[in-house]
Amino acid sequence: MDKRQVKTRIALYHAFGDCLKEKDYAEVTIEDILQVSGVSRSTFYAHFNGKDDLLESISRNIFAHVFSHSLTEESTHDFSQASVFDYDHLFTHIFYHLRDDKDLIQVILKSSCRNVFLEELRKGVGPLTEKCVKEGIFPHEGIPEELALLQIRENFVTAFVYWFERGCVESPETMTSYLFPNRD
Amino acid sequence: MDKRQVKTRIALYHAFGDCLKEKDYAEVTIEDILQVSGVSRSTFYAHFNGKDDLLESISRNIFAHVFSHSLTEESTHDFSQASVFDYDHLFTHIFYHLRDDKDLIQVILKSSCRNVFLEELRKGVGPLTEKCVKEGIFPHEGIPEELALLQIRENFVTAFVYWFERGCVESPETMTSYLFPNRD
DNA sequence: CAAATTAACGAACAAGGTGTTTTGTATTAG
DNA sequence: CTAATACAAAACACCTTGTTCGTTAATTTG
Repeated sequence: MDKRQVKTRIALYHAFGDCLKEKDYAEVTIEDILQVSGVSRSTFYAHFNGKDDLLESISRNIFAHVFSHSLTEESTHDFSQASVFDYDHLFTHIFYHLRDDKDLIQVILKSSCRNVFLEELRKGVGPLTEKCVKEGIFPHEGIPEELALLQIRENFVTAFVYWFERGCVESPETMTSYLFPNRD
Repeated sequence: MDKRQVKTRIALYHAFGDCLKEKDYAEVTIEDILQVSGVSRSTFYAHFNGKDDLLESISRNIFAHVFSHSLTEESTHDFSQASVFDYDHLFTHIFYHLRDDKDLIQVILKSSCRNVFLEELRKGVGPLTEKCVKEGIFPHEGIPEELALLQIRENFVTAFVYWFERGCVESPETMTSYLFPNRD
């Protein structure tokens, strides 16, 4: 990829975060982002279709590395005998990586674009939690599997929000233990 | 309240739903709502501060009746000996009432304003699920109560979304059973 | 290294939505 | 009945958006 493109994208990503520290997402205009980033209007629209598109790109960028890495671990590892401990390590690993973007994640969670961001998180973690449910890591007697899938995924999202809104005081290991409260 | 005000609000509420059937929330303009409702621009701004304000008003309106009613039941009932069965009846009652607004809820859940709407649901059901947790209806060993509060509430929201996105095929009684899967 | 490709800039532009104001009319509440 | 109040209609300035085009600068390719 062209170095200039990378530079432009990074400038826009940073400017987006900086603007979000000043005012809510709904109040931030593309004008603001252009001024802070120093990118011209025409260049912006050469990269993104608008403010929402930029937001989605940033969100995807945050989660892409974390969960793509977790998927490669899955494929190299033999999960035919998967136990709760394998997923334990995996989720702990994920929490560690997420914490690297602590500052950006925190300002996003405070803003009104929070839910668009969380939707990307669901897309990222969805396949993983689904795998857990299918392998019986999470017991769910009495409710349809389809509903269980949604609830387990949402439990992760809720734990994620809980963690960052309180400054990530718990360790990644502790956060993982919250996901498997019934473990021996 | 002045009859004219009630008429105006109802017209705007209906127009909002109708517009949402045509296109996504983000694409719906105040212009559209005015045209469909027949309400004038100046009157609209006499009632609401903008599109988002109208949305929040509609959302609150949907949940206000349901949960205010559930609160009065709580206050008249002696819950010092609360059992899971009391809440069973209460939640079933809530599901019945929610189903009355099935059509509107379904179009809202399909649109991008879905999360603003769900936020109002959380405000409505929050006190109730909190009460359940405090009274030990939902066991939550191994995780902080603060996190358990969020997760139990989110379990309800997830069940709610699950139900409406699939056309409310389950009975309210069945949906309630999904909230208390570990009951005898 | 040189040429060709590609990206960024900056200015200008039309289009469309927003929120406000004013004046006249009609309905409602007391 | 009368006063208060809600509504309609139209006009308005303002701002943001998204697009276009000619020029300049950087990078990639051979």
